[in-house]
Amino acid sequence: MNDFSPAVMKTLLKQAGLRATPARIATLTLLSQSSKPLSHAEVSAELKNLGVDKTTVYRNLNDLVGANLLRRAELGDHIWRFELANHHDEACSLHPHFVCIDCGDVFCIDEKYLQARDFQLENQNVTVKEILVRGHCNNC
Amino acid sequence: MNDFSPAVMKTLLKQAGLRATPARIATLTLLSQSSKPLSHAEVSAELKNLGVDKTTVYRNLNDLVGANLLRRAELGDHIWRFELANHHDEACSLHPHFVCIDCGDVFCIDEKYLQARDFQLENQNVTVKEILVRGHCNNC
DNA sequence: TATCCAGATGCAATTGAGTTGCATATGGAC
DNA sequence: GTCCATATGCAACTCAATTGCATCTGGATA
Repeated sequence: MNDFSPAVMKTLLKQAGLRATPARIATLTLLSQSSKPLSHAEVSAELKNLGVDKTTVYRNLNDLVGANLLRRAELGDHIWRFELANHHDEACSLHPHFVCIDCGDVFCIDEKYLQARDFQLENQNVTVKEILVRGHCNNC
Repeated sequence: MNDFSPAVMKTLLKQAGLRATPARIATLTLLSQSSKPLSHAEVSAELKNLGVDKTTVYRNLNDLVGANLLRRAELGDHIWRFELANHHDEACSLHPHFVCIDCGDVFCIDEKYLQARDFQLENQNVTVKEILVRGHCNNC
């Protein structure tokens, strides 16, 4: 992951219309230094030292997802995990993504493998916004 | 989905080494008649009429998954959903699911629209466990 | 730099999916 | 029909996640 300075975090937060509080800067810093997505509980445990309440962590994680600074991933064990949202992803939001159930790594899938077009469902068109494939990657 | 008779359900259960109890037969029958995967809560609500406790439903659904009679799907909303695992055609048991972003409704997608087979990623094979399509359904 | 308030936080209580313990009931092998 | 391993019902419990509310504070403004 990318390792940003607190100053950069502060700027990112303000650009998103959120206050740059110590809890939020610490959350972003922690996730920027992690090699894998972290759960609510894991982030809470880390920020407890700083006196940050777990409710605040929950709310901040959700707010940061809403501001597109974080991405929320479900890896198959019914625990939300959070990671920095790569802005690179926005440009490629239309093609399918692969999420590894084990390590949480996300890969882009070439469209030649899976068409991301709208299709019919019960004789009616539906609008496709995201195609997600979950499974085990080769490192796991 | 396939609509099996109670007698067939009974045979399937016995073959799996499980007792053919009314609750289990009712569970399989319900899922065989559903066009989409159902949650614990939805199955419980249906079987309540028969006097089946929700704990029993939970345990049976999990046992039936263990016996490969059902498949458990996590569709991104932290609710397990269950559907018949089609033994006769392994290749067609891993079909994609559609989840409506607005109403949360879930549909099964015919494989002719989206192939759910393993594929290559960065020149290596990955194992596909779930294919999930998100978008807006026609009612929303 | 002091003031002020919408937005952020801490704490406690609550929700809801899913699990576990245990006493009782029953499927099905004999 | 008898018997017992398995299945069930009921209650209590776990744990992720949310909500309500009083208090605090970042940062815009004067």
